[in-house]
Amino acid sequence: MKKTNSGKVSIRDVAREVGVSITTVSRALNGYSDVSEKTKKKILEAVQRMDYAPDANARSMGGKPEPTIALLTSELKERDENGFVYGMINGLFQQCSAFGCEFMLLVTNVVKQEKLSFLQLCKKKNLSGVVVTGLRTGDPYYKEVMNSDIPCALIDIKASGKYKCNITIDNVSASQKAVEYLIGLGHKKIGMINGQKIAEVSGERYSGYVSALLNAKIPLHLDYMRYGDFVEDTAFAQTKTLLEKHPEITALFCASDVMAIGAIQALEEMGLRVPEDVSVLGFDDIPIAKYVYKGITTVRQFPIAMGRAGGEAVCRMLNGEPVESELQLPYELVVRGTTAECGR
Amino acid sequence: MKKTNSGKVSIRDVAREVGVSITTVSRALNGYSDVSEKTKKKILEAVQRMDYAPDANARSMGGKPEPTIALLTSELKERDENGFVYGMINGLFQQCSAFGCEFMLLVTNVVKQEKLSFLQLCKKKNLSGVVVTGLRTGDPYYKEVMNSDIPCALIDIKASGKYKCNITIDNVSASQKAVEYLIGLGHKKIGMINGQKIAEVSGERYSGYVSALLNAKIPLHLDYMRYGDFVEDTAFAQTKTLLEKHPEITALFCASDVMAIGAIQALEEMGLRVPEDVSVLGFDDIPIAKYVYKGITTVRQFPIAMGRAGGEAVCRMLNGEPVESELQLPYELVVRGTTAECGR
DNA sequence: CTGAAAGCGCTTACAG
DNA sequence: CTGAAAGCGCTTACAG
Repeated sequence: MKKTNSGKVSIRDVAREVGVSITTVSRALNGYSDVSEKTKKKILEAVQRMDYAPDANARSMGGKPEPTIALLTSELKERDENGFVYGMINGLFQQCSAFGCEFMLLVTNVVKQEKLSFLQLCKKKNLSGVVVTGLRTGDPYYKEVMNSDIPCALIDIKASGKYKCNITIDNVSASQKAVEYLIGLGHKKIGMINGQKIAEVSGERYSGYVSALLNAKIPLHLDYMRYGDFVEDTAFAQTKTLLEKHPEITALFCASDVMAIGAIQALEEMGLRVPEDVSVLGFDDIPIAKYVYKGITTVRQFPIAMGRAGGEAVCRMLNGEPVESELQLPYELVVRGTTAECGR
Repeated sequence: MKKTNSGKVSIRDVAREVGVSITTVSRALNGYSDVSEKTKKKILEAVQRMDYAPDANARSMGGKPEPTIALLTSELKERDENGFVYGMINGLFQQCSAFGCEFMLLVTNVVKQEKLSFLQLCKKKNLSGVVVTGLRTGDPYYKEVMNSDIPCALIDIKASGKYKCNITIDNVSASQKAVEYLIGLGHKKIGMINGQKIAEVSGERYSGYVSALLNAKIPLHLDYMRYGDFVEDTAFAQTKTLLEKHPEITALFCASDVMAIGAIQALEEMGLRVPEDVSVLGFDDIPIAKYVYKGITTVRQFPIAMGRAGGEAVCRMLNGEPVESELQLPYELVVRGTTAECGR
């Protein structure tokens, strides 16, 4: 691969065309005031005529790097069911545009993480900061991120360390509100289909569930909670075994809408009607939530806001502004058709 | 902003640490065979110990650019209803990984396009090729893309020119099949809610609609087609006026599922039952399609495959391999609950 | 207001 | 098997 300059016009070409030095072209393009209007105009014209644009890589090398913030996410799933990935891309992109920095999407997995450390990745890509999502506690990057001095916003990952900020919602109180709503409908035997055991949000959402019960003086039944792993099929199976064993349950709090869908299918297959026999309350408000089964009652999260907040936190850190180690975003209980007064 | 090297370890640091020249470090890292195993090992160890990784920008400058393919898309909408953007990101990403090149997401709009020409953008970002989607015929980039010598795959945009490839499905035959399915159910008075008038696919899908009618010797009624602009609300309104004027219509072919949803709402509001009174057939198979109204009968497209095919086409062009100017991907008629035998 | 020169962190002929 | 040197396309003190 010879370096024939590949026909690409460089700053040198523009300089030659106009008859000035590359220094002058560079300064004109960078908006320095010490270039005469006349030559500036000639340069700008030549730039347009020649379709020239400074190579961002070279600028970066030359000392004018464009700060770039990456969204680092785990392997992309076939479908973005909950719209979280798209939402966060969108939100971070917005924030980057507003702040004048570059956006980059980085997808990782364990194999990649073992090949290239987090720090190496940041150096390679020249990252100023990163918004992290979907990292598992066991992933190599998990610790590396925490131990790094790179400004990071972590979505739904407990943050600690220098330049780290955890973007989340108050999962405990959100779940508590949700379960309180069920209690308010007269339900007392309330089951829970939780996410993966290792996920931090699972612990938090279970805490909210427990609090709501305790506050209402409803005895806690440990066997009422099952792990659906955030997966429709697992939730389906768990719901079946749960309700076979505890047919007295009249309401189900699911830690995600995807699991709520699995749960509802299981209930229907068992001949139980939703919400007449069993109420089901989900979490996330995924795009399809309002369409399924006349609408799932759920706790809405705002993925775009998360992406935006993540970007904002990173920008603040880059500016040396103080950022709290945890940032809680709003959530919202959305009442739809899968919940109703307790009939039993 | 002083250039203090910002604590970043460079190839020089590694060379110093190991006691060799940067030339040797570079060659060891690039897998050249003419480095002794012993020094190579020492270098690799130092690299890990120091968390060094070559700056991609510098590599690019030095003569080893990583080819990068961008997904260029119009302004991101609040929600990716049809999952196309996510799907194409995913597909292109997969293809880039497989081909060993970098992925980049670029979002544009008219204002940006007027500021920076397509060629300038490509030079700035050092793009090897780009997969284009969502560009409107009137956008400044539309012509610039066609006139450029940059390898481009255009999703659902008629391609022409050097290194251009149009990725699409056979919209004519897909629509024809869809309408033939309605005809097979006994429908003869079939309306159509089309996309925007200026969109190329609108013309194609209308052609398929017309062909199906003609082949079945059903007279074409020009007033049976309305433009729903690919928008739910517009489709809603158009469906109302269409069915008020032509209550004899028993089936509706919609050029997108989003419009199908709008249409169904309009029908229900008019007291018409779907599919008993009016059958509705959509297009795309968006993620919610199978959940809404017991499932929308629709024509499935595969956005991931489109992204992948786009990336593949670009890679081929980069390799100097021949690529057809139009690549047609498969589609699939998915029969669900919004269509039924004609009852009138 | 303008230009020659150094430097950014790499890679790669070239010479040994 | 190894290193000194040139060059990639920029930016920015520095000197005029």
